[in-house]
Amino acid sequence: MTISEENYIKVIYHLSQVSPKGVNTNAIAGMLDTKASSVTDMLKKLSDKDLVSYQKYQGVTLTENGFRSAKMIVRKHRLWEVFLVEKLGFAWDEVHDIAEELEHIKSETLINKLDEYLDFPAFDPHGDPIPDVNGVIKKVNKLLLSEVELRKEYQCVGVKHSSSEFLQYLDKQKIALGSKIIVKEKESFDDTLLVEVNSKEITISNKIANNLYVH
Amino acid sequence: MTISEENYIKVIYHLSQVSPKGVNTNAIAGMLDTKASSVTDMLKKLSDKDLVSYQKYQGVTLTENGFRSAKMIVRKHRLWEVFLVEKLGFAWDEVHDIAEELEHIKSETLINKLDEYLDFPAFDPHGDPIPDVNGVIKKVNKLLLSEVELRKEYQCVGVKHSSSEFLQYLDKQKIALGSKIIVKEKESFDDTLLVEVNSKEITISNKIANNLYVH
DNA sequence: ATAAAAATTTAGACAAAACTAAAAATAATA
DNA sequence: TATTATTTTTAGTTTTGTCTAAATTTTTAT
Ligand SMILES: [Mn+2]
Ligand SMILES: [Mn+2]
Ligand SMILES: [Mn+2]
Ligand SMILES: [Mn+2]
Repeated sequence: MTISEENYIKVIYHLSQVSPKGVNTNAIAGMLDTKASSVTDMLKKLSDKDLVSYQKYQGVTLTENGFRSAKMIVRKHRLWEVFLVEKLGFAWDEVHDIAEELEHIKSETLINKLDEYLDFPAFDPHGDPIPDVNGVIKKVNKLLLSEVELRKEYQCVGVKHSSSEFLQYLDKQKIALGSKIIVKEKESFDDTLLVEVNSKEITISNKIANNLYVH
Repeated sequence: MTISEENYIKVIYHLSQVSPKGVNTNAIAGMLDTKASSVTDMLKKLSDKDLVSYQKYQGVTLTENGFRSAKMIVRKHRLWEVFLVEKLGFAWDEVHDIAEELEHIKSETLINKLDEYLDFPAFDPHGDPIPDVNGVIKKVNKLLLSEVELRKEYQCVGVKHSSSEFLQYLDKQKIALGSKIIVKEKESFDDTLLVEVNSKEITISNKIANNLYVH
Protein backbone atom coordinates (compact mmCIF):
# COMPACT_ATOMS: atom_id res chain seq x y z
CA MET A 1 0.00 0.00 0.00
CA THR A 2 1.16 3.51 -0.79
CA ILE A 3 1.00 6.27 1.82
CA SER A 4 -1.95 7.76 0.00
CA GLU A 5 -3.84 4.49 -0.04
CA GLU A 6 -3.16 4.04 3.67
CA ASN A 7 -4.52 7.48 4.40
CA TYR A 8 -7.74 6.71 2.54
CA ILE A 9 -8.17 3.37 4.28
CA LYS A 10 -7.68 4.96 7.69
CA VAL A 11 -10.19 7.72 7.00
CA ILE A 12 -12.76 5.23 5.74
CA TYR A 13 -12.18 3.21 8.92
CA HIS A 14 -12.82 6.24 11.14
CA LEU A 15 -15.89 7.33 9.18
CA SER A 16 -17.26 3.77 9.29
CA GLN A 17 -17.54 4.05 13.07
CA VAL A 18 -20.33 6.61 12.60
CA SER A 19 -21.78 5.41 9.27
CA PRO A 20 -21.32 1.64 9.31
CA LYS A 21 -23.63 1.07 6.34
CA GLY A 22 -21.50 3.06 3.90
CA VAL A 23 -19.18 6.04 3.86
CA ASN A 24 -19.86 9.01 1.56
CA THR A 25 -17.43 10.21 -1.06
CA ASN A 26 -17.79 13.79 0.15
CA ALA A 27 -17.09 12.83 3.75
CA ILE A 28 -13.82 11.21 2.71
CA ALA A 29 -12.90 14.22 0.60
CA GLY A 30 -13.56 16.49 3.57
CA MET A 31 -11.36 14.51 5.92
CA LEU A 32 -8.48 14.26 3.46
CA ASP A 33 -8.80 17.84 2.26
CA THR A 34 -9.10 16.68 -1.35
CA LYS A 35 -11.72 16.72 -4.09
CA ALA A 36 -14.61 14.27 -4.48
CA SER A 37 -13.40 13.31 -7.94
CA SER A 38 -10.02 12.28 -6.54
CA VAL A 39 -11.81 10.16 -3.97
CA THR A 40 -13.81 8.37 -6.65
CA ASP A 41 -10.60 7.55 -8.52
CA MET A 42 -8.99 6.15 -5.40
CA LEU A 43 -12.07 4.14 -4.40
CA LYS A 44 -11.85 2.29 -7.72
CA LYS A 45 -8.23 1.47 -7.07
CA LEU A 46 -8.88 0.32 -3.50
CA SER A 47 -11.77 -1.76 -4.76
CA ASP A 48 -9.51 -3.44 -7.35
CA LYS A 49 -7.15 -4.31 -4.49
CA ASP A 50 -10.01 -5.75 -2.46
CA LEU A 51 -9.55 -3.26 0.36
CA VAL A 52 -13.02 -1.73 0.04
CA SER A 53 -16.29 -2.79 -1.48
CA TYR A 54 -17.57 -0.03 -3.64
CA GLN A 55 -20.56 0.48 -5.89
CA LYS A 56 -21.08 3.70 -7.74
CA TYR A 57 -23.17 6.25 -5.89
CA GLN A 58 -23.73 3.80 -3.02
CA GLY A 59 -20.92 4.71 -0.65
CA VAL A 60 -18.09 2.47 0.42
CA THR A 61 -17.29 -0.03 3.19
CA LEU A 62 -14.06 -1.75 4.17
CA THR A 63 -13.55 -5.39 3.23
CA GLU A 64 -12.09 -7.82 5.75
CA ASN A 65 -8.67 -7.01 4.26
CA GLY A 66 -9.22 -3.27 4.43
CA PHE A 67 -10.48 -3.50 8.00
CA ARG A 68 -7.40 -5.42 9.10
CA SER A 69 -5.08 -2.97 7.35
CA ALA A 70 -6.88 0.02 8.84
CA LYS A 71 -6.49 -1.30 12.36
CA MET A 72 -2.77 -1.83 11.82
CA ILE A 73 -2.34 1.77 10.65
CA VAL A 74 -4.30 3.01 13.66
CA ARG A 75 -2.19 0.76 15.88
CA LYS A 76 0.99 2.34 14.53
CA HIS A 77 -0.35 5.87 14.82
CA ARG A 78 -1.35 5.45 18.44
CA LEU A 79 1.76 3.55 19.53
CA TRP A 80 3.95 6.28 18.05
CA GLU A 81 1.85 8.88 19.90
CA VAL A 82 2.52 7.05 23.16
CA PHE A 83 6.23 6.98 22.36
CA LEU A 84 6.33 10.68 21.60
CA VAL A 85 4.56 11.61 24.84
CA GLU A 86 5.95 9.00 27.25
CA LYS A 87 9.53 8.77 26.03
CA LEU A 88 10.32 11.98 24.21
CA GLY A 89 8.31 14.33 26.41
CA PHE A 90 5.99 15.85 23.83
CA ALA A 91 2.72 17.36 25.02
CA TRP A 92 -0.47 15.54 24.03
CA ASP A 93 -1.45 18.31 21.64
CA GLU A 94 1.83 18.13 19.68
CA VAL A 95 1.97 14.52 18.59
CA HIS A 96 -0.78 13.97 16.05
CA ASP A 97 0.90 15.42 12.97
CA ILE A 98 4.18 13.61 13.62
CA ALA A 99 2.31 10.34 14.16
CA GLU A 100 0.56 10.94 10.82
CA GLU A 101 3.98 10.50 9.22
CA LEU A 102 5.33 7.76 11.47
CA GLU A 103 2.25 5.57 10.95
CA HIS A 104 3.43 4.85 7.39
CA ILE A 105 6.78 3.28 8.33
CA LYS A 106 6.54 -0.23 6.97
CA SER A 107 8.30 -2.67 9.34
CA GLU A 108 6.09 -5.07 11.32
CA THR A 109 9.00 -5.95 13.59
CA LEU A 110 9.55 -2.30 14.38
CA ILE A 111 6.03 -1.71 15.59
CA ASN A 112 5.96 -4.88 17.66
CA LYS A 113 9.26 -4.03 19.31
CA LEU A 114 7.99 -0.51 19.94
CA ASP A 115 4.84 -1.99 21.50
CA GLU A 116 6.96 -4.10 23.83
CA TYR A 117 9.26 -1.17 24.65
CA LEU A 118 6.22 0.88 25.66
CA ASP A 119 4.92 -2.02 27.77
CA PHE A 120 1.95 -2.87 25.54
CA PRO A 121 -0.14 0.22 26.23
CA ALA A 122 -3.90 -0.18 25.74
CA PHE A 123 -4.63 3.52 25.22
CA ASP A 124 -2.95 6.43 23.48
CA PRO A 125 -2.37 9.88 25.04
CA HIS A 126 -5.87 10.96 24.00
CA GLY A 127 -7.55 7.95 25.58
CA ASP A 128 -8.10 6.17 22.27
CA PRO A 129 -7.69 2.37 22.36
CA ILE A 130 -4.65 0.79 20.67
CA PRO A 131 -5.31 -2.36 18.64
CA ASP A 132 -3.03 -5.19 19.76
CA VAL A 133 -0.82 -7.25 17.46
CA ASN A 134 -3.89 -9.22 16.32
CA GLY A 135 -6.01 -6.13 15.79
CA VAL A 136 -8.04 -6.67 18.94
CA ILE A 137 -9.29 -3.45 20.52
CA LYS A 138 -10.13 -3.12 24.19
CA LYS A 139 -13.69 -1.84 24.56
CA VAL A 140 -14.46 0.64 27.29
CA ASN A 141 -17.88 1.94 28.30
CA LYS A 142 -17.45 5.66 28.11
CA LEU A 143 -19.92 8.51 28.13
CA LEU A 144 -19.70 12.07 27.00
CA LEU A 145 -19.58 14.49 29.91
CA SER A 146 -22.75 16.03 28.46
CA GLU A 147 -24.71 12.79 29.04
CA VAL A 148 -23.66 12.16 32.60
CA GLU A 149 -25.69 11.94 35.83
CA LEU A 150 -25.53 14.87 38.26
CA ARG A 151 -23.55 14.65 41.51
CA LYS A 152 -21.90 11.35 40.59
CA GLU A 153 -18.13 10.94 40.36
CA TYR A 154 -16.63 10.14 36.98
CA GLN A 155 -13.13 9.86 35.66
CA CYS A 156 -11.92 11.61 32.54
CA VAL A 157 -10.83 8.90 30.05
CA GLY A 158 -10.60 10.46 26.61
CA VAL A 159 -11.29 13.23 24.14
CA LYS A 160 -13.54 12.97 21.10
CA HIS A 161 -11.54 15.31 18.88
CA SER A 162 -7.91 16.02 19.60
CA SER A 163 -7.42 19.44 18.08
CA SER A 164 -4.58 21.42 19.57
CA GLU A 165 -6.88 24.23 20.75
CA PHE A 166 -9.19 21.86 22.60
CA LEU A 167 -6.34 19.98 24.27
CA GLN A 168 -4.66 23.21 25.31
CA TYR A 169 -7.94 24.43 26.77
CA LEU A 170 -8.09 21.26 28.87
CA ASP A 171 -4.49 21.81 29.99
CA LYS A 172 -5.39 25.35 31.05
CA GLN A 173 -8.35 24.04 33.07
CA LYS A 174 -6.08 21.35 34.55
CA ILE A 175 -8.23 18.60 33.10
CA ALA A 176 -6.17 15.56 32.18
CA LEU A 177 -6.88 11.89 31.53
CA GLY A 178 -7.53 10.37 34.94
CA SER A 179 -8.94 13.55 36.49
CA LYS A 180 -11.94 13.02 38.78
CA ILE A 181 -14.94 15.03 37.66
CA ILE A 182 -18.40 15.68 39.15
CA VAL A 183 -21.18 17.60 37.46
CA LYS A 184 -22.80 19.80 40.13
CA GLU A 185 -25.39 21.68 38.05
CA LYS A 186 -26.67 21.84 34.52
CA GLU A 187 -27.99 25.13 33.14
CA SER A 188 -31.17 24.17 31.32
CA PHE A 189 -31.07 27.14 28.92
CA ASP A 190 -27.74 26.37 27.16
CA ASP A 191 -26.63 23.14 28.85
CA THR A 192 -23.61 24.82 30.41
CA LEU A 193 -22.26 22.65 33.23
CA LEU A 194 -20.95 23.57 36.64
CA VAL A 195 -18.39 20.87 37.41
CA GLU A 196 -15.87 20.06 40.10
CA VAL A 197 -12.40 19.03 38.94
CA ASN A 198 -9.42 18.76 41.29
CA SER A 199 -11.65 20.13 44.08
CA LYS A 200 -12.17 23.32 42.11
CA GLU A 201 -15.43 24.46 40.54
CA ILE A 202 -15.43 25.54 36.93
CA THR A 203 -18.07 26.10 34.27
CA ILE A 204 -17.90 24.14 31.07
CA SER A 205 -19.75 24.88 27.83
CA ASN A 206 -21.91 22.27 26.15
CA LYS A 207 -19.45 22.13 23.26
CA ILE A 208 -16.64 21.12 25.58
CA ALA A 209 -18.86 18.63 27.42
CA ASN A 210 -19.68 17.04 24.07
CA ASN A 211 -16.03 16.33 23.39
CA LEU A 212 -14.89 14.89 26.70
CA TYR A 213 -15.32 11.21 27.53
CA VAL A 214 -15.73 10.04 31.12
CA HIS A 215 -16.25 6.73 32.82
CA MET B 1 11.96 18.46 -0.20
CA THR B 2 10.28 15.26 -1.32
CA ILE B 3 11.50 11.85 -0.16
CA SER B 4 12.99 11.26 -3.60
CA GLU B 5 14.86 14.56 -3.57
CA GLU B 6 16.19 13.77 -0.10
CA ASN B 7 17.45 10.40 -1.29
CA TYR B 8 19.31 11.99 -4.18
CA ILE B 9 20.86 14.66 -1.96
CA LYS B 10 22.03 12.05 0.54
CA VAL B 11 23.60 9.87 -2.17
CA ILE B 12 25.38 12.87 -3.70
CA TYR B 13 26.67 13.72 -0.23
CA HIS B 14 28.11 10.24 0.29
CA LEU B 15 29.65 10.09 -3.20
CA SER B 16 31.17 13.56 -2.68
CA GLN B 17 33.30 12.14 0.10
CA VAL B 18 35.26 10.13 -2.49
CA SER B 19 34.87 12.42 -5.52
CA PRO B 20 34.82 15.94 -4.06
CA LYS B 21 35.32 17.64 -7.44
CA GLY B 22 32.11 16.32 -8.94
CA VAL B 23 29.84 13.28 -8.74
CA ASN B 24 29.00 11.27 -11.87
CA THR B 25 25.48 10.69 -13.12
CA ASN B 26 26.11 6.99 -13.45
CA ALA B 27 27.44 6.70 -9.91
CA ILE B 28 24.24 8.25 -8.57
CA ALA B 29 22.12 5.96 -10.73
CA GLY B 30 24.03 2.97 -9.39
CA MET B 31 23.50 3.90 -5.76
CA LEU B 32 19.81 4.64 -6.20
CA ASP B 33 19.17 1.65 -8.45
CA THR B 34 17.67 3.87 -11.11
CA LYS B 35 18.53 4.92 -14.67
CA ALA B 36 20.98 7.64 -15.69
CA SER B 37 18.25 9.49 -17.55
CA SER B 38 16.16 9.70 -14.39
CA VAL B 39 19.18 11.11 -12.57
CA THR B 40 19.66 13.82 -15.17
CA ASP B 41 16.03 14.87 -14.77
CA MET B 42 16.37 15.08 -11.01
CA LEU B 43 19.67 16.97 -11.15
CA LYS B 44 17.95 19.72 -13.12
CA LYS B 45 15.26 19.95 -10.50
CA LEU B 46 17.74 20.01 -7.61
CA SER B 47 19.75 22.64 -9.44
CA ASP B 48 16.64 24.83 -9.82
CA LYS B 49 16.13 24.53 -6.07
CA ASP B 50 19.76 25.56 -5.43
CA LEU B 51 20.60 22.27 -3.72
CA VAL B 52 23.27 21.23 -6.22
CA SER B 53 25.38 23.03 -8.78
CA TYR B 54 25.14 21.19 -12.03
CA GLN B 55 26.49 21.73 -15.52
CA LYS B 56 25.71 19.29 -18.29
CA TYR B 57 28.26 16.51 -18.64
CA GLN B 58 30.40 18.00 -15.85
CA GLY B 59 29.14 16.10 -12.82
CA VAL B 60 27.44 17.63 -9.81
CA THR B 61 28.39 19.06 -6.40
CA LEU B 62 26.28 20.08 -3.42
CA THR B 63 25.66 23.77 -2.77
CA GLU B 64 25.90 25.15 0.76
CA ASN B 65 22.15 24.53 1.03
CA GLY B 66 22.41 21.00 -0.28
CA PHE B 67 25.30 20.22 2.03
CA ARG B 68 23.39 21.40 5.08
CA SER B 69 20.30 19.41 4.09
CA ALA B 70 22.37 16.29 3.42
CA LYS B 71 23.93 16.41 6.86
CA MET B 72 20.51 16.74 8.48
CA ILE B 73 19.25 13.66 6.63
CA VAL B 74 22.35 11.71 7.67
CA ARG B 75 21.84 12.95 11.23
CA LYS B 76 18.30 11.61 11.26
CA HIS B 77 19.31 8.29 9.70
CA ARG B 78 22.02 7.65 12.25
CA LEU B 79 20.08 8.83 15.29
CA TRP B 80 17.21 6.51 14.35
CA GLU B 81 19.71 3.67 13.95
CA VAL B 82 20.97 4.31 17.49
CA PHE B 83 17.40 4.31 18.75
CA LEU B 84 16.59 1.03 17.03
CA VAL B 85 19.67 -0.71 18.45
CA GLU B 86 19.94 0.89 21.90
CA LYS B 87 16.28 1.17 22.82
CA LEU B 88 14.39 -1.37 20.74
CA GLY B 89 17.02 -4.10 20.76
CA PHE B 90 17.55 -4.53 17.02
CA ALA B 91 20.83 -6.04 15.82
CA TRP B 92 23.21 -3.71 13.97
CA ASP B 93 22.57 -5.50 10.69
CA GLU B 94 18.80 -5.01 10.87
CA VAL B 95 18.45 -1.26 11.20
CA HIS B 96 19.58 0.29 7.93
CA ASP B 97 16.44 -0.27 5.86
CA ILE B 98 14.12 0.95 8.61
CA ALA B 99 16.28 4.04 9.12
CA GLU B 100 16.02 4.68 5.37
CA GLU B 101 12.34 5.30 5.95
CA LEU B 102 12.57 7.06 9.31
CA GLU B 103 15.13 9.57 8.02
CA HIS B 104 12.39 11.25 5.98
CA ILE B 105 10.14 12.15 8.93
CA LYS B 106 9.93 15.93 8.83
CA SER B 107 9.85 17.33 12.39
CA GLU B 108 12.97 19.19 13.60
CA THR B 109 11.69 19.04 17.17
CA LEU B 110 11.31 15.30 16.94
CA ILE B 111 14.89 14.67 15.93
CA ASN B 112 16.28 17.02 18.56
CA LYS B 113 14.21 15.41 21.30
CA LEU B 114 15.31 11.99 20.06
CA ASP B 115 18.94 13.19 20.16
CA GLU B 116 18.48 14.25 23.77
CA TYR B 117 16.67 11.03 24.67
CA LEU B 118 19.62 9.04 23.32
CA ASP B 119 22.05 11.24 25.24
CA PHE B 120 23.54 13.00 22.22
CA PRO B 121 25.43 10.05 20.74
CA ALA B 122 28.43 10.92 18.55
CA PHE B 123 28.44 7.64 16.59
CA ASP B 124 25.87 5.29 15.15
CA PRO B 125 25.85 1.49 15.60
CA HIS B 126 28.23 1.09 12.65
CA GLY B 127 30.76 3.59 14.00
CA ASP B 128 29.69 6.39 11.64
CA PRO B 129 29.70 9.89 13.12
CA ILE B 130 26.39 11.64 13.83
CA PRO B 131 26.21 15.33 12.83
CA ASP B 132 25.08 17.46 15.78
CA VAL B 133 22.20 19.94 15.71
CA ASN B 134 24.42 22.42 13.85
CA GLY B 135 25.69 19.86 11.37
CA VAL B 136 29.09 19.56 13.05
CA ILE B 137 30.67 16.13 12.66
CA LYS B 138 33.23 14.74 15.08
CA LYS B 139 36.33 13.71 13.14
CA VAL B 140 38.18 10.56 14.17
CA ASN B 141 41.50 9.32 12.82
CA LYS B 142 40.70 5.83 11.71
CA LEU B 143 42.57 3.34 9.56
CA LEU B 144 41.48 0.32 7.64
CA LEU B 145 42.63 -2.91 9.26
CA SER B 146 44.47 -3.63 6.01
CA GLU B 147 46.72 -0.57 6.48
CA VAL B 148 47.72 -1.20 10.07
CA GLU B 149 51.12 -1.85 11.70
CA LEU B 150 51.94 -5.40 12.79
CA ARG B 151 51.93 -6.38 16.46
CA LYS B 152 50.34 -3.14 17.62
CA GLU B 153 47.03 -3.03 19.49
CA TYR B 154 44.10 -1.31 17.79
CA GLN B 155 40.46 -0.93 18.62
CA CYS B 156 37.69 -1.70 16.18
CA VAL B 157 35.74 1.55 15.61
CA GLY B 158 33.66 1.16 12.49
CA VAL B 159 32.73 -0.61 9.28
CA LYS B 160 33.11 0.80 5.79
CA HIS B 161 30.06 -0.89 4.30
CA SER B 162 27.27 -2.13 6.48
CA SER B 163 25.75 -4.91 4.45
CA SER B 164 23.90 -7.51 6.45
CA GLU B 165 26.22 -10.33 5.34
CA PHE B 166 29.36 -8.48 6.39
CA LEU B 167 27.94 -7.48 9.77
CA GLN B 168 26.74 -11.00 10.44
CA TYR B 169 30.18 -12.32 9.54
CA LEU B 170 31.67 -9.99 12.14
CA ASP B 171 29.12 -11.17 14.69
CA LYS B 172 30.10 -14.75 13.97
CA GLN B 173 33.79 -13.90 14.49
CA LYS B 174 32.83 -12.03 17.69
CA ILE B 175 34.20 -8.80 16.30
CA ALA B 176 32.24 -5.82 17.58
CA LEU B 177 32.83 -2.09 17.86
CA GLY B 178 35.28 -1.67 20.75
CA SER B 179 36.98 -5.05 20.24
CA LYS B 180 40.76 -5.02 20.73
CA ILE B 181 42.56 -6.29 17.66
CA ILE B 182 46.23 -7.09 16.89
CA VAL B 183 47.59 -8.11 13.49
CA LYS B 184 50.11 -10.88 14.08
CA GLU B 185 51.10 -11.78 10.54
CA LYS B 186 50.37 -10.70 6.99
CA GLU B 187 50.49 -13.26 4.19
CA SER B 188 52.36 -11.50 1.41
CA PHE B 189 50.76 -13.53 -1.40
CA ASP B 190 47.10 -12.53 -0.88
CA ASP B 191 47.31 -10.11 2.07
CA THR B 192 45.38 -12.46 4.33
CA LEU B 193 45.87 -11.44 7.96
CA LEU B 194 46.37 -13.50 11.06
CA VAL B 195 44.85 -11.41 13.84
CA GLU B 196 44.14 -11.73 17.53
CA VAL B 197 40.66 -10.70 18.71
CA ASN B 198 39.35 -11.44 22.18
CA SER B 199 42.55 -13.42 22.86
CA LYS B 200 41.70 -15.77 20.00
CA GLU B 201 43.59 -16.05 16.74
CA ILE B 202 41.64 -15.93 13.49
CA THR B 203 42.51 -15.39 9.84
CA ILE B 204 40.90 -12.54 7.98
CA SER B 205 40.75 -12.04 4.23
CA ASN B 206 41.98 -8.87 2.59
CA LYS B 207 38.44 -8.02 1.57
CA ILE B 208 37.30 -8.05 5.19
CA ALA B 209 40.36 -6.10 6.33
CA ASN B 210 39.52 -3.46 3.73
CA ASN B 211 36.12 -2.90 5.26
CA LEU B 212 36.95 -2.69 8.95
CA TYR B 213 38.07 0.57 10.57
CA VAL B 214 40.36 0.55 13.60
CA HIS B 215 41.96 3.20 15.75
C1' DA C 1 -44.86 13.76 -9.50
C1' DT C 2 -41.87 17.11 -11.05
C1' DA C 3 -38.40 20.28 -10.52
C1' DA C 4 -34.48 21.96 -8.10
C1' DA C 5 -30.50 20.92 -5.31
C1' DA C 6 -26.86 18.13 -3.85
C1' DA C 7 -23.79 14.36 -4.37
C1' DT C 8 -21.13 11.60 -7.29
C1' DT C 9 -18.87 10.17 -11.35
C1' DT C 10 -16.63 10.90 -15.92
C1' DA C 11 -13.54 13.20 -19.11
C1' DG C 12 -9.58 15.48 -19.89
C1' DA C 13 -5.42 17.66 -18.10
C1' DC C 14 -1.22 18.16 -15.21
C1' DA C 15 3.01 17.45 -12.19
C1' DA C 16 6.28 14.16 -10.18
C1' DA C 17 9.21 10.52 -10.88
C1' DA C 18 10.24 6.85 -13.23
C1' DC C 19 11.25 4.26 -17.89
C1' DT C 20 13.18 3.13 -23.04
C1' DA C 21 15.34 4.37 -27.12
C1' DA C 22 17.93 7.52 -29.64
C1' DA C 23 21.08 11.46 -30.02
C1' DA C 24 24.94 14.05 -28.41
C1' DA C 25 29.11 14.85 -25.84
C1' DT C 26 33.19 13.21 -23.67
C1' DA C 27 36.86 9.89 -22.87
C1' DA C 28 39.76 6.19 -24.35
C1' DT C 29 42.50 3.94 -27.79
C1' DA C 30 44.63 2.56 -31.99
C1' DT D 1 44.52 12.37 -34.99
C1' DA D 2 40.77 9.54 -36.13
C1' DT D 3 37.93 6.17 -34.49
C1' DT D 4 35.62 3.59 -30.94
C1' DA D 5 33.62 3.15 -26.57
C1' DT D 6 31.48 5.14 -22.69
C1' DT D 7 28.85 8.46 -20.45
C1' DT D 8 25.31 11.63 -20.42
C1' DT D 9 21.42 13.99 -22.13
C1' DT D 10 17.11 14.48 -24.83
C1' DA D 11 12.63 12.98 -26.52
C1' DG D 12 8.75 10.64 -25.85
C1' DT D 13 5.97 7.40 -22.61
C1' DT D 14 3.97 5.57 -18.33
C1' DT D 15 2.04 5.47 -13.59
C1' DT D 16 0.27 7.68 -9.49
C1' DG D 17 -2.39 10.97 -7.52
C1' DT D 18 -4.25 15.12 -8.03
C1' DC D 19 -7.21 18.89 -10.30
C1' DT D 20 -11.34 21.46 -13.04
C1' DA D 21 -15.35 21.30 -15.62
C1' DA D 22 -19.09 18.86 -17.31
C1' DA D 23 -22.32 15.03 -17.11
C1' DT D 24 -25.00 11.89 -14.45
C1' DT D 25 -27.40 10.03 -10.53
C1' DT D 26 -29.67 10.49 -6.21
C1' DT D 27 -32.03 13.20 -2.83
C1' DT D 28 -34.93 16.89 -1.32
C1' DA D 29 -38.49 20.09 -1.77
C1' DT D 30 -42.38 22.07 -4.04
MN1 LIG E 1 -3.65 11.25 16.44
MN1 LIG F 1 -4.41 9.93 19.46
MN1 LIG G 1 22.47 2.98 7.66
MN1 LIG H 1 24.79 3.38 10.08
